[in-house]
Amino acid sequence: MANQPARKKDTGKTPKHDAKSKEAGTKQSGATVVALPPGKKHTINDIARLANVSKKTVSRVINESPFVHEETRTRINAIMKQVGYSPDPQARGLAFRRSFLIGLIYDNPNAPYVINIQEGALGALRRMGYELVVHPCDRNSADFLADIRHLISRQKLDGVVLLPPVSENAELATLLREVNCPYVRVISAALDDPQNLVLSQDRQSAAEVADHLAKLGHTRIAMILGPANYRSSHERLTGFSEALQARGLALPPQYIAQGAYTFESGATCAELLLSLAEPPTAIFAGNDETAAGVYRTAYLRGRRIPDDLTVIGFDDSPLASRLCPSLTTMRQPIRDMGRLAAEKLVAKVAGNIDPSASQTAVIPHLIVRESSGPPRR
Amino acid sequence: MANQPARKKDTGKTPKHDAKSKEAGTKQSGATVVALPPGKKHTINDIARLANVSKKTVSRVINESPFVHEETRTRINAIMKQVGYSPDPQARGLAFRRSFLIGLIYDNPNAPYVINIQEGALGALRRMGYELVVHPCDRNSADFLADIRHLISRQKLDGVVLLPPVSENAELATLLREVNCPYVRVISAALDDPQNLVLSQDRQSAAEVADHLAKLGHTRIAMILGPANYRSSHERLTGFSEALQARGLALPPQYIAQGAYTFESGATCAELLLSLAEPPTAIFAGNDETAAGVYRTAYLRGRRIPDDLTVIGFDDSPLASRLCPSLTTMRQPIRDMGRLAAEKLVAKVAGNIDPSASQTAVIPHLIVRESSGPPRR
DNA sequence: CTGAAAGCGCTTACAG
DNA sequence: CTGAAAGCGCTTACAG
Repeated sequence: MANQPARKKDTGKTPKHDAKSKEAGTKQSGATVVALPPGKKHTINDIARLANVSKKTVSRVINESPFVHEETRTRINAIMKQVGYSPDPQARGLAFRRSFLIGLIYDNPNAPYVINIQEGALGALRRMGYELVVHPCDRNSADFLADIRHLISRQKLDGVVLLPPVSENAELATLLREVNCPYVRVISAALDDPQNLVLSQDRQSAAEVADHLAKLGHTRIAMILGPANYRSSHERLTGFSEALQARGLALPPQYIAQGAYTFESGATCAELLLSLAEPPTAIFAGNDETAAGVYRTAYLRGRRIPDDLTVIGFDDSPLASRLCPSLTTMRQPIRDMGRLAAEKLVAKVAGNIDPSASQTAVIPHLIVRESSGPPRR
Repeated sequence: MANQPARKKDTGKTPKHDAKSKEAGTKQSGATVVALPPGKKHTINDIARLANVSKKTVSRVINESPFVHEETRTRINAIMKQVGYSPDPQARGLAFRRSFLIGLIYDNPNAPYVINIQEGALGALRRMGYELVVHPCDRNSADFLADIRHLISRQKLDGVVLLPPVSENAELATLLREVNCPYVRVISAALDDPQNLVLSQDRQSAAEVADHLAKLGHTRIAMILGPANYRSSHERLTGFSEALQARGLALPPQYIAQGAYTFESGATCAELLLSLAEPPTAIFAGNDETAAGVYRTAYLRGRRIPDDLTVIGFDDSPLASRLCPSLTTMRQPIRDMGRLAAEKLVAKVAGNIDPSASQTAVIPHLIVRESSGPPRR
C-alpha cells in the first residue's frame, strides 16, 4: 500500500480550490483546513466551501442522490469524513418535515424484555440514522390515548413500535392510523395487516412445551394463564391445549388456573393446583415470573422440583437460569424482535414496503434445564 | 364552584380580533378557528395571527419571558391551549442551538437497574421539556470514547447521565469536560465535583449489612467482592470491613472472595468459601446476582438457607424477592437516583447550579427477608 | 449533473 | 412591553 505507483499524475486537473475568496475568510491558504473553533461544528456550508461546490450538491451527496458526478461525490465524501462532518439532525428534520425519531411505547412488560427490545431496535435504528424515544405509559390511565397522541405530534415521531400488551390495543392502532403515524406491533397474534406486525409465535411455542411434557410421560398437566385480556395468554392456552389433545392428553378445567403473569399469581395458582385431590405432576406456568411463584409455593409446601413437580416457564428471562433448580422455559429471541420491528418500521417510513418482510416472525425454542423431568411413578 | 358570580363582565374589552385581514385567509369569520387540515400542526405564526400579535411575542410567552403584558400572556396561553399548540422541538433546538436532548450512557448494569434509572430520569425530563436518548455502549471497545464523542456532537446532546461502571471512567469525564458537555455521574464515591454527582452511598449501606449480621450473632462472616476495577466494589468492602471491625468482628483474608457481580462468580466464590475448614456462617454477596449464585452452590451442596448459611444481597432487584428463600438485601432507590440525576443535569444545562442540590445523595435501607438468621449453634 | 432562491418553525440581537 | 429583520442548518421545488 505504501509504495503504490503515483498514477494519474497527468490528469491535468488542478485540485486546488480557485478560492472564490469571498467569505473564504482566513482559510484560503493551500492546505485544507480541518481545525475549527472549539465547540463549533462544521456545517454544510463549510463542506461546500471546502469542496468548491454549492451546498445543494453537498446535500445531494448526504442524501445519496444518484445525480452527482462520481468524482464529485468521492471528493465531497472524503472531505466530510476528513473533517468529521455529520449533518445536523434537527436542521435536517426541520427541512425534511421529519424527525428521524422512532417511539418505543410500552406498558409494564418486564425489565429484561424492554431492555432487550430496546437494544435490538437501537442497533438497527442507529445504522439507519434514526434515534429511539422511549415512552413508558399506563394503558389504564384516562388520558392514555391523548398522552400518546400528544407525544407523537409534539416530537413529530416518524413511527412507533408497540410492545405487548399495548400492542394489542385496537383503539391505539386506530388512533395511529388516524394521525397517519406508521407503526409496528410486536404481538402474539395476527390482529393487523402483516406489514404492521412482528409476530412472537406463542401458539407454536406452547405446543412445543406440550410436546416436551408429553414425551416426559406426564398425564396430569396443568397450566397457569396470563391475564384474560392479554392476547398472548389466549394464544398460549390454545396452542398448549390443542397440542396436548393431538397427543391424546387432556387439559381439564380444574387444571387451568387464571393467573396474571406475575410472581404472586403464580404462587396463588400453584397453591390451588397443588391442593387438588389429584394434583398435577407438571405445571406450565404462563411465563417465568409465574414459574417463580410456583417455585415459591413448592418451596413452602416442601414439594421438590422436578421430582415431585415439573415446572415450565416462558420467556427465558435472566430469572430462569437463576432459580434453583434452573427453569426449563421457552426462549424468545427478544432482541431480534426489537431489531426486526425497527427495520420494518423504517422501511415503511421510507416508503418501501418490502413484501419479503411482510411475514416477519421469529422462531422461539425450548431451553431444557433442571425443572422438568418424568413424573414420579 | 359551579355557580360563581359572573364578575368582570363590564370590563369593556372586546375580545374579538380586528383581523388584519392580510394572510388571514379563510379564517376571518367571527368564531376562533381550531380545526386544521389533518396532519397539519399549528405553528407559531398561526398563534400569532389568532392572537393578533407578532410571533416574537408568542415566542416570549412560550419561553416565559417577564416582558409580556399579563393580559396578553393570558390570552396567548389560552389560545395555545385551545388549539393544542406546542412548539416544534426541532425548530426550537435549531434556533436555540440546543437540542433539549439528554443522553443516558451505560454499559452493562443489569436490566432492572437501567429501566428504573431510565424511568426516573424520563419522568423528570419530560416535565422540563427534555427527551432522553439512551445509549448502551461497551467501555472495553477500542472506539468507546470516539463513539460517545460522536454521539454527542451528532445529536448535539445538552448533557449526559453516566451510569456505573462507565460513570467511574476518568477519561470519559475528561472528554466530556473537553467538549464542554455537562454531565452527571451516578456513582458510589465522590470522584468529582459534587455538582457532577449523584451518590449511591455504598459504604454506609455495606455498614448496615455488617450491623445486621453482627446483631444476628454471626462471627464467621465472608464477603464476595465485585470486579476489582469497580469503585462500588471497593466502597462496599471498605464500609463492610470497617463496620465489622467497629463491632469487634474481623473479616479475615480467607473470607474475602474476588467475585464479579455475576451469578457465575457468586456460585464459584461460594464453592470456595464453603469448602474452607471453617466455613463462614454468613456471606455478604456483592449484589443480588452474586447472591443468586451463592444460592445455587448452597442448593447443590444441600446447605440450607438461612439455617446453615445466611446470605445477604445488594440492590433489591426483582430477583431478590423471587428467590427461595427470599433474599435479605439492601434496597437502592434507583428510580429516585435517575430522577435526581436528570434534575441536577438540567439545572446545570439551564445555568442554575443549585447549591442545595450539590450534595445529592440517596438513602438506601436494608430489606430483611428470609435469607438471614442467627448462626447455627 | 449543478446551483440560486425560498422556506421549514423557531430564536437572537436590535430597535422602538 | 412589542415588533421587523436576519439567521440556525438543512431541504424542496424550480431553473439551467
